[in-house]
Amino acid sequence: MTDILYMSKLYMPTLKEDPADAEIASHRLLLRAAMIRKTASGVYTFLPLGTKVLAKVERIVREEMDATGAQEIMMPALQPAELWHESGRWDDYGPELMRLSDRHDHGFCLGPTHEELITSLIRNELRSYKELPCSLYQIQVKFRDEIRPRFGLLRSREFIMKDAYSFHENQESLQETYDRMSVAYGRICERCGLEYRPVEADSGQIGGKVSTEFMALAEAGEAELVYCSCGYAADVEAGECKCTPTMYDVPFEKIATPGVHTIAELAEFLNIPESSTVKALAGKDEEGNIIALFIPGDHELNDIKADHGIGWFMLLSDEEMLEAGLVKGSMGPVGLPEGIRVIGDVNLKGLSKWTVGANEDGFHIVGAELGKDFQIDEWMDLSTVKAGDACPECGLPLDGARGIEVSQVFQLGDKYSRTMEATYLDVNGKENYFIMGCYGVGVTRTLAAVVEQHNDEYGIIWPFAVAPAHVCVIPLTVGDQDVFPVAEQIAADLAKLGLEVVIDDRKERPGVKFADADLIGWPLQITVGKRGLADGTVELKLRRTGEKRDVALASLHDAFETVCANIPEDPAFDAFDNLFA
RNA sequence: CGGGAUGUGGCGCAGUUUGGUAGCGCGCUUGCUUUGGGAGCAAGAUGUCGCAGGUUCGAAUCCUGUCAUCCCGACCA
Repeated sequence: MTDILYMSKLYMPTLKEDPADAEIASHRLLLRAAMIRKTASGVYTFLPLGTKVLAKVERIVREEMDATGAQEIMMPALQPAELWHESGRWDDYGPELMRLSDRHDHGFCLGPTHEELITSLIRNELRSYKELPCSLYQIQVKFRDEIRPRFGLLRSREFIMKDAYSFHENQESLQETYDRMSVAYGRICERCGLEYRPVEADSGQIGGKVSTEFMALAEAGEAELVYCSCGYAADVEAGECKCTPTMYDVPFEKIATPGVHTIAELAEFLNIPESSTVKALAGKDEEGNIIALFIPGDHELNDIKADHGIGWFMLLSDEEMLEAGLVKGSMGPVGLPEGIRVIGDVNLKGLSKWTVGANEDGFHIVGAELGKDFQIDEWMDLSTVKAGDACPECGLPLDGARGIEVSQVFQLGDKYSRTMEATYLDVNGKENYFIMGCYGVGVTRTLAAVVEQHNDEYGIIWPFAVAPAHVCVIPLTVGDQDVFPVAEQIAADLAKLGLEVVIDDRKERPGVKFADADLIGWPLQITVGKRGLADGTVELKLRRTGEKRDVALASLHDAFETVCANIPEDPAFDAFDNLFA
């Protein structure tokens, strides 16, 4: 039996009005429902109710991690700079890394992630192939000095993350663990009641090649994804772009286009779709060599792809373009200055006539023939995929959506084991670098994503599995000797059945209690009032649907006994549904 | 970092244009009445108006600086 929570003793200062600086639903409602409070920009305190939810999410994460065979550990948030120098990330990570010094002027950082620590931990003591594979995880606070913290818990500077790391002899073993982790991550989303999609992802600053993100679908999400009915889905940062530019089939001609500098203006000027134009971009590689990129006019450059494809890539500033003899707004492949590396988007390979800039302000060229009027040195996938492009798997048009990246799995390979000299002895007694994987769940972000997906005009609608408590019993008149003891009895009875029960014993008016109950979002409310008791009933209200039902006091125990017996192992939502069937 | 905006009791805001020493709603405290969807009456408490300078007889209000917070953008051709 769990303890009954008395609301009169609970620190839960709910807010009647929307906080001025909260925009999106999760941020607004978590503040109003007394789950969190802001301490500084991107830094939050969890109040008792929020802490309860956090503990539930953590428990789900922990159970799923343990089920994969990973073992829980706890590493420090404070990390010595020397490990980050070893991996090279002290310089590579940039200003997002929270750096500090101790009194002896030794460098430290507050960990944004823990690859360096875990690698240094195991490199001398995980020595034999016989001990592999090995997976370790922790649930811990992370620090990232975000360029712009926003949206409450969705992008904060201090947050809770579950991070796991696995060590393997070979790719096959890594793949096996990676797959198992992916399954666990899907289950974590499901158990938290999240509608989500696993998507192909870029591995960003963590490194490695193969990566999958788990996106909670939400309009407030900062990530864009494309997906297909065949099951394919990708983050637009990583997704392959397959589109078919439409050819503007006219003879070669240089035409005056006064005042035309953007693709939109060019398309309008010629009265052709943007997909019939070719966009030109000027950049440079690490040595400063000038590169011209050409992509379909209706697409955007994907700088991550350019970076990967070229090795290192940066767009030129206006001054650099001038210096290189390039004309901003009128760049094209015909008559480019000598010595420029010319790369075309693969989707343009089949386009025989291009509509492009003429490398002269106020002029464009139509009908420029590929291979005749100009040459392209190399072809690369450079464009950012968007809705309507062809699915790389099945060819059907892709749909677009926005999402919150709640978790991500990576195959790191030997990136860290190599730079940090972490090796084991294989069956032949030969030293090898570990093959590594790493796996992160944004715990606080998951919590926010749940609220983002489950709320209405009255407040939060917690899924059963992560609710701060399952049932709220609301005695309408606390002082009344007929009403309150009945409510307490019901609460005790339900608690005995294993439900988490909170009783609103505050000396508040009914309206206040109902409003707070809806705002906080307990899955089920049981209202106990004189009116109902007069004919022996109490009112049950399912928060998710708003459905209300009077139930005879006498049959309450049996009804809940049935419910509790039928609660599925991982109930996201439907635990109380059959009370209303 | 660029652009926009805001800092006034715990919360939400007005007052700033046109300087005269701070106000409203909610919340809080006490009492009485009320009690099935954010009660009524009465009496109270709480603010060096973000901070620091300056102008002025006098500054929440004008000027300068600074800090904090929020929104938009930060790979565009």
